[in-house]
Amino acid sequence: MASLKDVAKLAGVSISTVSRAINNSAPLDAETRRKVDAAILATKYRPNLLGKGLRSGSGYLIGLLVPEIVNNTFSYFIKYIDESVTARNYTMILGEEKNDPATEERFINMLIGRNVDGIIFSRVSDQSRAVKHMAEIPIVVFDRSLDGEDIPCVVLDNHLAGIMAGEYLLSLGHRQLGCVTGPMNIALARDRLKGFTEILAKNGVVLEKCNIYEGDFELSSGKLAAEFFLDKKDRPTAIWVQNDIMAIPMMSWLSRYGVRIPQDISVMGMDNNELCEMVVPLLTSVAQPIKEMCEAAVAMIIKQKEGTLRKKRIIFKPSIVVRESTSARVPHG
Amino acid sequence: MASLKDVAKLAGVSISTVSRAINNSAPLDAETRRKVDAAILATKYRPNLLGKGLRSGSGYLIGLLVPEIVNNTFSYFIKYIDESVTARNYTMILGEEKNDPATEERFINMLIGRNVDGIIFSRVSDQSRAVKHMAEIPIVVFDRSLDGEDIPCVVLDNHLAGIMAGEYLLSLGHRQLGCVTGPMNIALARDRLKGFTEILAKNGVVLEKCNIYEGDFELSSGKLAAEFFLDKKDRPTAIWVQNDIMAIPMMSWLSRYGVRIPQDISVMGMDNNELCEMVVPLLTSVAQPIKEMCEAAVAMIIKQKEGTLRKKRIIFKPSIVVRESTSARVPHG
DNA sequence: TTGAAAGCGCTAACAC
DNA sequence: GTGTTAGCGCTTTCAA
Repeated sequence: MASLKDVAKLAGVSISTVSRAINNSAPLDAETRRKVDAAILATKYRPNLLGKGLRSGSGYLIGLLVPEIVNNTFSYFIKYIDESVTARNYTMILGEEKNDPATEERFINMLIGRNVDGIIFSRVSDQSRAVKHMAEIPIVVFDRSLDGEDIPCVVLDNHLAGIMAGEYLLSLGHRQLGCVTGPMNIALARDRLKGFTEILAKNGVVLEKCNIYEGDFELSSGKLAAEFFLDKKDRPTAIWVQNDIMAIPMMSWLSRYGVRIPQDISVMGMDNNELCEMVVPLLTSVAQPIKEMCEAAVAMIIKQKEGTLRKKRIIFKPSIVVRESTSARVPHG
Repeated sequence: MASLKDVAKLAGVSISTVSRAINNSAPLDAETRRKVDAAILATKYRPNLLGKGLRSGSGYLIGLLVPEIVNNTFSYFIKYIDESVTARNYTMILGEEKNDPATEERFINMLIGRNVDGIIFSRVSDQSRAVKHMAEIPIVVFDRSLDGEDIPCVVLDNHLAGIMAGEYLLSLGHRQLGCVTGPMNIALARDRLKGFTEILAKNGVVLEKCNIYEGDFELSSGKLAAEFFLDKKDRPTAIWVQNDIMAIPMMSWLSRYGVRIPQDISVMGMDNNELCEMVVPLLTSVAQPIKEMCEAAVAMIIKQKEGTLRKKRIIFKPSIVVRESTSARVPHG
């Protein structure tokens, strides 16, 4: 590997001149620049990021912690955050939380040891203590708000998502509603349910406790939720499932037992997962602007590093994508 | 951040003594060790991986290049390779190929600039030229074999996968068979088809050209494949789909148009994706030992670094997981 | 406009 | 068993 030294020797200048040429950090004689450029090409010079990072105190690194790697939603976080990080000439380092504080701590220590420039904590669990005492480096909490904390975060307005889902199902004439939620110890699941319940109440509709099933945002919850509703004599005519990953197997399982969707039960999901277009019937879903949210999170890290961060909390709005799994309520006859 | 210097000062010893204590690289007086340990705790010392990497020439880094991040199969590669890399005290850096040679090259240059210890190229496209001239650092080609090249690789016996799928469907009495393949410019898709075709031929069954649909391993191919078969008057009684991600929407789409699975058509997938357990009917699939394959790939990188690599090509065997989407052929009548 | 030199944190060769 | 020192590749201050 060629180093600045090699380039400098070949170009007949000092290493500081080469450094300046590469970083445009000082005016340079045109002829000198030409010689340096030629030498860089000839030696196939590639900057050593370790030397650079050691000297500058910045490893040109941004860490991303996700609860799980194998999960369609988090895959999108990983993809878009990586794209945004790479576009800014930084490198993303991925870590999986696995609900294990020790794993999380090792990951953070490793990042700090690499002079990381900031860490994005996506959907961290409430127990994550790491987030709270890390004044040293810029952090952003992603897709999860920490009430009362003064930590920068990027979130969806999940309360509004619940309202929009409720409003839409009400507009179709449904009055007997059900909901499959995420884990109640996760704030975004509580917020979604709160918005959903409130808009129903405002319209004189009660969301019965017995029509709420608490899932875990994973595939297997969909099957269990279907069994939960199949066991009832008096089923809701429409169910909002707080993510598509649970909604899809729930639909399969309901139809396995003769429930027609949407004729018997309308099903609405959330996330606007690409699978929505691949199942029968096509799944109506609440969409999040994930790409924009990811870019905002990366931008917040950079701004903190530069000391130019103004808004500490960025809130995005959901939208609804109507497909085939929801329809107007058919009155019991 | 505390450095070796800080620890040394507090413990009243030299920095090399501290270094030796941390790395156990030389015998140490018990009393000295005690003092150093206490100082490490007191200063909250964390090793700086940039200093270490710069000095030692090893960044304690392993790169992983995947074609796509949002893809269930590759998510497993990412997860298991990360686990294996982390367990060995290295850090994984993830890159997305996107079928773009320039992106690939930037990724590789960045890794080299960080003194990477090796790169795992998973399922790289045939065009990837990067793989071919990288004698400088250890590499492993994962889930893809490069014929005639002398590059270390970890692969599934995809030819055998085709044979096993064919044997299984034949054993159920099917004689009119179909296949949905991956892109024919990807060797593993060709190998699977070759094995499938050969075992049928060996049993006196011809796989008709008109019953082969070339997909792209993505969700949307499943829908298109279903339409392809629906358009036929004389449909196969069993179809092997070369991955589950295509098989699942294909099943949905076939059933949408009244085709019963498995009564009318048996469907068999590949990858043993967790979705197999979440769809109706449960999907029969060819399974790959992905975790073991990932561990083998990481081990191969380390062995190359240590100069102890013996076997250059590790081949894993698939297995079959029978579920509900396949059944004995019902004779026409 | 350019060069010399210090130092980021670490390891290892050498000396004692 | 321990300390001194050089140097990995880079940026940046200071001088010229």
